[in-house]
Amino acid sequence: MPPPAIDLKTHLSGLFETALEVVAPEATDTPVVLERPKVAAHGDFACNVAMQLARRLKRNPREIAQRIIDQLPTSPWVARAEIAGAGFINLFLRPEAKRAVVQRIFAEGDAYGRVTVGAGKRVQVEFVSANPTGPLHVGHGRGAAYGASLANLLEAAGFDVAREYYVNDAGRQMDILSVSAWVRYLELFAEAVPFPANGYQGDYVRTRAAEMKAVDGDRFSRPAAAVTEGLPDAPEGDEAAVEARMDALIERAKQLLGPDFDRLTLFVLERQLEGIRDVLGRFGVTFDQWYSERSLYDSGRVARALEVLEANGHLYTQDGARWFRSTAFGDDKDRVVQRENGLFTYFASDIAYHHDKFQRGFDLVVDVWGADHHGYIPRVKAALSAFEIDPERLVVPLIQLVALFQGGEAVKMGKRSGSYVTLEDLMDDVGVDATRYFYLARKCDQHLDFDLDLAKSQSNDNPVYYIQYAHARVSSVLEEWGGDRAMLRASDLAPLDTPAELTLLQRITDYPDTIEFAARDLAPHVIAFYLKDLAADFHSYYNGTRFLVEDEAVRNARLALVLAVQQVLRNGLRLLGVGAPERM
RNA sequence: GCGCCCGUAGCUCAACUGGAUAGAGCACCGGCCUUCUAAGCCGGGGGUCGGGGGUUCGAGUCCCUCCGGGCGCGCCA
Repeated sequence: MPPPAIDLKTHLSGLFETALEVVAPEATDTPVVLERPKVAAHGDFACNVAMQLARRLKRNPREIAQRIIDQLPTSPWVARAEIAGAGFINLFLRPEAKRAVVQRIFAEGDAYGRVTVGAGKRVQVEFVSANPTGPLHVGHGRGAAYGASLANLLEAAGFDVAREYYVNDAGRQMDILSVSAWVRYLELFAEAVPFPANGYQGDYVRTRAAEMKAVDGDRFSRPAAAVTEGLPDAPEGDEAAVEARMDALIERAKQLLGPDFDRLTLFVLERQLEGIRDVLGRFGVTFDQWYSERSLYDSGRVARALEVLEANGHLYTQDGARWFRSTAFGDDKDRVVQRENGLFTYFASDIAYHHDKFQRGFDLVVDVWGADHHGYIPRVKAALSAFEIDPERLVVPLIQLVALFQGGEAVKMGKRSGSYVTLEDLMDDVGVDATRYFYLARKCDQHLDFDLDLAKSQSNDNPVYYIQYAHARVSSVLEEWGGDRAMLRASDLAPLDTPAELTLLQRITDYPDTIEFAARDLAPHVIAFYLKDLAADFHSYYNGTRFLVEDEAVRNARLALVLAVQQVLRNGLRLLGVGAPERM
């Protein structure tokens, strides 16, 4: 029997489509969906197309099913087809058809599982995009793990993927960071300026100050009196006064430092981004581009985007501010793009940013955001609509909160108290593989309870080791065997016929479908669950069957199977950014 | 008050976008290491899919309603 030129499922769907042309020529657009039945008695694949057609054809589904079966072309892969239940058509494959996947995996290797749904389409995945004003925390880590794996997944689905980090390096938060670092810097010159109540408190700010001194000496130093003179008081607890004092301090810094304020800001920004890039790199997360918000202003893109909206009558002035009429495109209320004081809002640069994304030619843009930003989606989509860009081309998966648990208790975190756990702490404590797996073992829009004890445990309770162990076990067996792996590619697979073997064959056959489904749903967790199931099938097989037996034909067939299983495990783990160790 | 998300076994979560008997892990009980790694396997108990109504051949999944939890509703980012 020749190996299939196309994959099994495509072949089977084709059989149904041929039959439909005869049975229901007026309804050949009905999609043929093949499912894996939960019960073995229902065959290897089940098709519900007869039931789908019942309504349109106004006929009994079982009768339609029989007519389809009568018209199914004979196939070397199909043993028989039968009607079951309300009108399911159950297909039973010949054993050779089930075994063929092993050869396919050997032929495709690392590329096994790649599908073509995204072929010819460019997609951008923007993720993390944390403010450079502080270290990454465990919430950012989840976005990083999700975005990175999603990008891998989309690539496997055939998309041309660009990974991007949007750097919020403009605006007031950045100014506050600069001023915070500056005050710490002044302390190094014994210029005691009271640290602002809403400044960034972390130790990293002192580090930046020390770096500034090391590089630029006293260049930014000014007398404390000149800095504080005339600043408004900020009584503790009076938030408005605290903010007002900060604004005055920012103004004072710009005034005293002149052009050097920008130099200082860029210096601090550079170091902050370096730290973020470094942590993410160690976490296995990289980007094709770091896109600066600042550059949107410097290049005139913000002004240009707003001009386009203006020219099309989507902007108006009220109460001294400029508004975007987002309600014209389904938003709850109109939104300010330029404040009364002349400053642009964050939304203004975001309009320009998304305008620019689509001008760069992406067919699809994925923004990975924290769930607390969900109210922001309608206005961004409204902006796209105003640019006559189909808002459906922007998809925004929302990442829910992460709560750390240790000893059964929630680990308390508060940004104010500075007691929050950073991504760096987490990955140093738990390890990169376990951290990435735990982040991905849940749907992204589901709250995640991250059990630190479990993630750290090197035990059978820990799912990530469970999967890696399956991979390592295959290596161990092959090493024990000591033969030439390439030789296994030519093994005759006919001896594979036990239930455990057929289960494994079915599982690895489903891998490309799993990729396609997970990619369509933007759901890397599907891969995590799949790998756990595959590992379970393997461990069960391992425990019940000895591979290194005397009978060479049987031995080679079994080794070929587990070698194929190992390939699939490795391919899947790579998508998740989790290592596939040879031994543990 | 309005909008979005969520509610499935004691706990943490799946469920192929409407399919056949709702599945895993943890926890609990009982077995398996002189044989390729026991970070493993095998068996067992455990469910009103938050409640109620509707749509249809068929609903955990879609619609309505109520209950319960989270988040959002700035000329903040």
